[in-house]
Amino acid sequence: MTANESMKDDQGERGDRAEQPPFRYDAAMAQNIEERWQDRWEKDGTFWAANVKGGLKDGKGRNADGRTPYYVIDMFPYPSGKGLHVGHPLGYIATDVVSRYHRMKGENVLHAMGYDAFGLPAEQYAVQTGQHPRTTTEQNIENMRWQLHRLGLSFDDRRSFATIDEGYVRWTQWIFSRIYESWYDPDYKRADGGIGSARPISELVDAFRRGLKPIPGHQGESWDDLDASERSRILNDHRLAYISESPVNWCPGLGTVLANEEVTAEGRSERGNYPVFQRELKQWSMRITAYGHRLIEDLDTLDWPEKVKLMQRNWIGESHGASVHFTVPTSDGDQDMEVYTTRPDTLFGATFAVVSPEHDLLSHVPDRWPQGVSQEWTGGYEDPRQAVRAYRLAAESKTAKDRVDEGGEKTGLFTGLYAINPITGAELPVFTADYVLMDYGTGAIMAVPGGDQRDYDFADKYGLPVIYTVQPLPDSGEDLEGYRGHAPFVSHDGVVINSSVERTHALGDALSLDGLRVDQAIEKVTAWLEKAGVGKGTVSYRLRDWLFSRQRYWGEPFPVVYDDQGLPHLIPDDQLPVSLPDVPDYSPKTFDPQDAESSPEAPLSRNQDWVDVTLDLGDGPKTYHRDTNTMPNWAGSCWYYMRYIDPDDDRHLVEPEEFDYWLGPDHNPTAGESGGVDLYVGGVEHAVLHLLYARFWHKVLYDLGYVSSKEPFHKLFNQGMIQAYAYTDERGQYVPADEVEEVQEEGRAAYTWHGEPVNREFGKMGKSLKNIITPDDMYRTYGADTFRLYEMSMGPLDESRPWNTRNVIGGMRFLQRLWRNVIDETTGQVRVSDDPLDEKTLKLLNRTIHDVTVEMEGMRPNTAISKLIVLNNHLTSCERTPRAAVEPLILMLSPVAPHICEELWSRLGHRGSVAWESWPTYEARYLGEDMVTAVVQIKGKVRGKLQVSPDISAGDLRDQALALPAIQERLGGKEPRKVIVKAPKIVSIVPAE
RNA sequence: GCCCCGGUGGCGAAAUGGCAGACGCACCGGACUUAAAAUCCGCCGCCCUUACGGGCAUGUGGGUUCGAUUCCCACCCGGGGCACCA
Repeated sequence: MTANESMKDDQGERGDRAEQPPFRYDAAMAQNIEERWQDRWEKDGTFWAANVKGGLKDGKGRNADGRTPYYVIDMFPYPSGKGLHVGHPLGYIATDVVSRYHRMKGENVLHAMGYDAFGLPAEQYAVQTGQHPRTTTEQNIENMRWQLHRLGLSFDDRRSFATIDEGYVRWTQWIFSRIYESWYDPDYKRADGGIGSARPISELVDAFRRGLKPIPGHQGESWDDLDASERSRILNDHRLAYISESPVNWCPGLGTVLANEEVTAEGRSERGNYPVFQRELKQWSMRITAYGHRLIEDLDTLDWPEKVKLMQRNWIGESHGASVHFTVPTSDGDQDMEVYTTRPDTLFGATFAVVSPEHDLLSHVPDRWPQGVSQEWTGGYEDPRQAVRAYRLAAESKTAKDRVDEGGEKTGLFTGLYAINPITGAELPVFTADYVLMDYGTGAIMAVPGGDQRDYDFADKYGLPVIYTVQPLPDSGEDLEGYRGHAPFVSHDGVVINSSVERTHALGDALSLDGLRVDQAIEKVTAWLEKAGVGKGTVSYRLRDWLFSRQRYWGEPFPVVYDDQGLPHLIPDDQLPVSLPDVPDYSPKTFDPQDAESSPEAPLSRNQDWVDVTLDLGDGPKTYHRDTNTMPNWAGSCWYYMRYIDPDDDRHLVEPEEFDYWLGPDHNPTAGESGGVDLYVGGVEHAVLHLLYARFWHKVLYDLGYVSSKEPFHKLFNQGMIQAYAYTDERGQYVPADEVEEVQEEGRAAYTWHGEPVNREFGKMGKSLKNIITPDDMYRTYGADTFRLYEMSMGPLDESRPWNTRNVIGGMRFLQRLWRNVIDETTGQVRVSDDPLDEKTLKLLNRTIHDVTVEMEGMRPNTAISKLIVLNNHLTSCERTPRAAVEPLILMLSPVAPHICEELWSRLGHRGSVAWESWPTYEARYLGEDMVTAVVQIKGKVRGKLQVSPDISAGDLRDQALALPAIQERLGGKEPRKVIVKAPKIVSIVPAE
């Protein structure tokens, strides 16, 4: 016997059909039934959902009126060239079961599937096969469409589309244009009561023009007197989609820049695992940080796994603190150095300051070292300018991984500058060190070695003083001596000490924090900073703005051109989409993965005829050149979920009335205040990528009034991963899993391949692991219904579990038994009885309907299926199967195994599709039992059982229990100390000592 | 290092304070068959016992409770997330 059950054996058995009854449900019959019903569903439009109006109003005789809308979709797939394995469809089957169940409950179910077709995998596959990405992508979509069709998924196929479709790209670019034309007004009062909103940039221009808002850097000047490039620059600083020249993640191995979310903790690309370097490059970004707070706050309105909410909260990383201004005297005059701290209460303990190697202050370093500075601080450089330049260069060439690899070992150099503490007036030496990051906070910190581990490490290495300004609480059993000399005191649970001055440097008043608890001290000092005008309470985010451009061919072009001054202009909406040009070579220009000095080259720049374009943007025809970047493939997935409402709508992104009907707040009883998709199923790997970006875009569209719901996805469900065994030989090479045999060795399982012992490991399914099993294998050997049934019955949907082909047969047998209960295997005739149900069957049927309904509501198809099997097993024992029981059974099974259920339903004489039948209902009066088993326990152990009426009184049950001979014997004639009765189930006796 | 999730028969699992192991796989036994397959019936956590019955058992140790797989504390193991974020 092989470990992964040999398919060959099975086929052999089935191939020998001479002895088999002619009307047995087997793989061949399953295929026949399945393909027949799939064609019929397609022809009849069985799964068409009904819009409120327009071209998709026709839901095959069932319009939207009076039916509750229910919107259920999967995270749509990349049509990669690799094809599917049995793990991929798990979520699709689950949403299909849910869709079919809700349809049977009478709801108007929108269930559709699209294809996320731009992006690296599609492009890489095209490069490998030497074909145009559009050719390979369209082939892959066709292939995937067929594989999904064969599963019998109940999609409304009129609503399918791919992100590469011209009609879709047009609206993706249109959304970009809206975001580009917006800014975030943090003070705007929204209609929903919240503060802060995206607003058209025209409103900002208007405010500048009318003097309602000071123009940054040009106070008191007139907007119209500024030159075009200055106006463009100022607006760029406000736009939600903007161009910036700042350190970005440059990945030479892939030849493109990447978003933070696409870079691993090791500082490598998530795709391809190449090194990533920080390079100063001119790129597009999206101002997602403006939404940091709302993205955290609105998580509370969502029905999502806590784990994913937590991952988003951590990723956004909202922290509350204060910004504090330090004055830094330089030869160019006094400079302002703003630092961010979550612990302004420790200002008295600051003994130095650190700025990141990219910080502006470094352009003001002096040309010689102060007297008596140690070699350690100067790094041996002649003067501070040299030191700073060298350090900055070194930091640039390091990957994030290199920084972390130094194991927390801090490096840094003195800048020759001193910063003045606004409270104490103390002069703090300013260092530059790469443990301070330019893009968090202000890129500068006050260092408090007495209260921060990193600052302590740095102080320790460079011989800087340590002042403790917080000590443990009196009742903590600790004191400061336990820390002094080897560790900082970092806890918030402490009392402030050593923090008093008679005259503060900035305000002159006395200030003392001594004796306050940390949280009180933070409050007091923050108020002082604000009054003195040297700081204020601030919120910081770990989240960075979203780097939005890529140097790739296979993505959406930006709808942007540049004029002869290099100023950006949007392509007018009526000229969208901007289509991809033909280029001589669409493969990315990649570099030596270690070559940090290389620079990106966009494939779109290779077609000069496309890049140079003559347009009339309102001031006559002029020559412009196009932006040659493309959008990341997250762009297409940011809004596809709303396009299923009408993918052919060429007048709207989404028609507002239809949006309200399908996705608006309160569109159905479970929608919740934030609205959105009723059930969204996909892998947890998108917790902070796709799901965060999509929420961000959705909120911008909400602010601008294009959609009525605050959130895109109300309920999120993460399906588990299907795992598999893989086998390696002595050299560590993978061997084909389906050729491995299981043998018993000293009573334990061992594995061999062609007689050689092999080692078993457990993990993913993958081609390189030689353990792939495809849906096609399953269709061939068992049929789609059995495959669906097995995937739904193998365990809870949200848990990962191993695939085991051997177990699939159980589902097949269940379907065969059901088939046999309805159809005579030798004659092919229906063999059900129309007699009324006997008492036992009636009760079991009602109990089953009740239980299965509860399990379906809770998305637990595994337990629902087990209860259906119990009912079917009971029907098998009946001489002739009663129609009144088997029909509801078929209806309840139909969401999981729709083809066989359609077939049986029609053979039982019904005309319409089982998909539109009503879900069975039970009668409460049949749920009760005549007699139930009551358990008698002594000290929690079962010592006797009683058959009693379910409505027996507690007293009667107690008396009967105590009268049992076995109980009498154990009690030894003594009165029990205590008797707990929970009629009619339990009597629990505590005996006397 | 910090945070989250999980650990139940030979295997996938069920039970979320009340008879641990529903349902399925595998194994074993029986019926049918010349025989096998298929099908149907039965057995199926471990230990002691011919049996009746008893003891042990949900990663380990403790606690709460009449009663704990379920709640609490500590630890072990496995999986995932984050990781110089001031």
